[in-house]
Amino acid sequence: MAWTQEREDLLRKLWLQGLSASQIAYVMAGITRNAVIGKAHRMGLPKRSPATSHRPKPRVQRGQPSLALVGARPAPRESIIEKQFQRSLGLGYEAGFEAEQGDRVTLMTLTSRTCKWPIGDPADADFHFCSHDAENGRSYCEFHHSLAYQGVRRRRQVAERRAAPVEALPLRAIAV
DNA sequence: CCCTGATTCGC
DNA sequence: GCGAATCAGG
Repeated sequence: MAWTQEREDLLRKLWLQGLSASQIAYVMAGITRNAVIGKAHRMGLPKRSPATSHRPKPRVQRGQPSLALVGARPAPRESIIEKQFQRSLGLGYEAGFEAEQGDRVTLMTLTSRTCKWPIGDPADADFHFCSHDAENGRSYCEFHHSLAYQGVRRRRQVAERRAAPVEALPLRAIAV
């Protein structure tokens, strides 16, 4: 994928915002972490090697979806809770779990109707289960993003959670 | 092992 | 210029 002016600008912006290379690679879809790092260096973006290990993980306020990246409004709280509740009962779970890479929302494809939950600490995104409704094109969820971002280990955790009895689900699953 | 960024070097 | 492979480190 070619480095267009737009993508260079986005890379610069995200890099300066402090997103990690892998997070940037994920958001920008179609490039690897190495590509991000290599390009960042060639662009002369500030190094972060000494500070990297000390930089705190970007935190997301629980129940405050978002918006640092795009300046949009949060999804309606009620609908999120309802989705989570449905999931806690095992309803509609499969659709979210089976989300594929091709469904990924990126900064380039965000619209006023897509969920804006950002990439962040997985612990915070953990129970953000607003679901994808392909039929009316509404609401996506970082749940998909974090699944792909965290990889196999995370998939395993989710699978285990799915197998857990309803009464064993953590309270915060429906408390946001 | 998980992750991070830095560097090298064949393409 | 690009980025996979590799390195060094928390």
